[in-house]
Amino acid sequence: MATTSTAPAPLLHSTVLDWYEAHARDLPWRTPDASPWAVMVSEFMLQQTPVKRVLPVYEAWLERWPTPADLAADAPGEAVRMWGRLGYPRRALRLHGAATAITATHGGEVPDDHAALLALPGVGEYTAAAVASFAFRQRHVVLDTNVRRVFARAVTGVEYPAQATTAAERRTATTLLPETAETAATWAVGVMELGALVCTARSPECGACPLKRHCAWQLAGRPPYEGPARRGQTYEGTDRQVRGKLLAVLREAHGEVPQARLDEVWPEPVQRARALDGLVADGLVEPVAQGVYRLPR
DNA sequence: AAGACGTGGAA
DNA sequence: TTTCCAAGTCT
Repeated sequence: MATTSTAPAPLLHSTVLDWYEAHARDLPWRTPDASPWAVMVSEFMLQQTPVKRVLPVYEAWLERWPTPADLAADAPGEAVRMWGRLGYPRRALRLHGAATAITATHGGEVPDDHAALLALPGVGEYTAAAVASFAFRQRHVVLDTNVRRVFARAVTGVEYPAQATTAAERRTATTLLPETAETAATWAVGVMELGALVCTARSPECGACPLKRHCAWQLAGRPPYEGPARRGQTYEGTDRQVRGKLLAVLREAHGEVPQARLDEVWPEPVQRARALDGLVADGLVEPVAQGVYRLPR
């Protein structure tokens, strides 16, 4: 089953590559001196988190832990504390776990092999491909939310991609991937950047898009999204909110925290206890003694 | 395979 | 004010 036909791949390639060269943001993890570790740190932090909020934490993180071994030598709780308010603090724990694994089994060097990357905690399909592509200039399909949206529009002609990645999307991305590794790597980050800056979720700037004459969605008159409602998760009153409040107390208090301090953040005792138990189960919080907690050592 | 998992800024 | 969304991963 063919999708809407598009311009020949080489034309799309040069169109995106030229646009990227002219419009790419200067981000620290894209500079030539950014190490594979720096790229990996940025990828962990950028999971579900905007660039602007990542930047200051990224800088502080790499200054403190310039190599995986530096991080591995420190307590996981320090990683959680340094993570600050980036959100999804399990990522900090997993990044510490990845650093530990890299130090223990890869000689302290971030592996350049996709499978080895995928085996690290916190590294899924996207992050493995991103690190292999961006840090090691390999040829991989890099499918993140930006790329999926650009392809949904430009190739398939719909405003938004499906909720979960489909085989058809992988096929499209594979077909469009340039043959040469170096070109493929720049293409990957270029399509991502296009999705981040122009082909955005809310209000795309189609007038400024280099693909406007090729884009199936544009050519179809930008029909509105028709699929099932994309559920927005409520946050107020959830365990996630309580976990966030509890962990904020632990982060800001250097050292041990008595139960009473934690009890102040949420009035409902059952949910509060459940949230704290969850944090302990996740390894984000460590019970020291009866009614005393701290970040993990 | 649907749901859990933080946080804050923009519309 | 409410809703949506931001370079996902794990179970």
